[in-house]
Amino acid sequence: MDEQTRLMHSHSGVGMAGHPGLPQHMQEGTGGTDGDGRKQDIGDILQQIMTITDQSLDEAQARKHALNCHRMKPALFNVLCEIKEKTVLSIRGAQEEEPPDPQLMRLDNMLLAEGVSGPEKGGGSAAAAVAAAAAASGGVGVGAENTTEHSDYRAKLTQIRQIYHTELEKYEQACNEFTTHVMNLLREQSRTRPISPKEIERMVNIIHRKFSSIQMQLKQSTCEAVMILRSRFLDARRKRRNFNKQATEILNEYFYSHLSNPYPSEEAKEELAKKCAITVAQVSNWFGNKRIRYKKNIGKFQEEANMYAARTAVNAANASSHGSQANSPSTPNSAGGYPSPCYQSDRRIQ
DNA sequence: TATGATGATTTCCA
DNA sequence: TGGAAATCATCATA
Repeated sequence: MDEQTRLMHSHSGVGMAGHPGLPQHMQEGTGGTDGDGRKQDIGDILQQIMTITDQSLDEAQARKHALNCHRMKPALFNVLCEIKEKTVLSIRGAQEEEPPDPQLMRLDNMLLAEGVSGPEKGGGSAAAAVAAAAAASGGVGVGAENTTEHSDYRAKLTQIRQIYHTELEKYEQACNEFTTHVMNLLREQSRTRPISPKEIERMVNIIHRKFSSIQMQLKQSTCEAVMILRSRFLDARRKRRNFNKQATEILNEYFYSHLSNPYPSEEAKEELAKKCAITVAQVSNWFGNKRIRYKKNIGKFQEEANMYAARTAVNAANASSHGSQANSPSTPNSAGGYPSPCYQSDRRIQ
């Protein structure tokens, strides 16, 4: 007697009719000779499954093989798959319906806005902000420097972008490889235990979620890197550069030549800003700083004041002999000459 | 590396 | 709202 026949005819007596876990269609049509035969088959299989762990390895392997070849096996597997889907999987399935993670959405949005993820758009909003900051600060000789810094920023952002995409690709590749591996494994196993396609799908989803959480960490660290880069390049104080010598001379010249009233009008500020290649705001800052520092320590600035007074006197003499005018920007309040190099404000500074 | 110089920012006031 | 004053942060130099 071959193994299958022996299996089919041994262990009789374990019926499936009325089995609580068995679907109705499997319980119907069990009457009659054919039905009795089926009942006995299923009983045999279940009995063998129950006792398979008590047997030796070789015997168990032989029985496993016999079970695999059993004509009722596909039907029984289908039933078991159905039961699994109706119980365990349906419960888990209900739990797995999760809304999109808001943190992940934030990270995705930020990476998109910064131009790290999505189509390359030349550095994103931060790059634009850096460019704007560069344009706003633009001192003498600083313009080129800002351009360099801007390109530095873009280069570093591109570097971050490349690292991000490389890592992302690696994760996706690993995820796909692992998913394929698990799917093959499950398909292989589905020959020896009931595994439904839904179960495989669920397993794939679990793997994808695990890899998504790793991806989220990658996104988080990328965002942090971008934020650090951004703060480094956007912090104006960090970017502070001294004005060049020529610009400082022009500003000092104006300051000491209008020492009695060192408050340039808007027009004068604009002119000075133009001459020094800095912004009007920077001119205002400079005069604000200069006034307060001069006032605090007139003695210290005495020498500087005398020097500028002498220099401008020479310029004025040259100008008058050539019939031209002094080149310092004029203001409605301009004294037009050099007051004594001490602070004689007729306005707000006392 | 300490220190002074200096450009920028913030807060308050008239 | 512009300016004074205080403060911060970085630069430059000894």
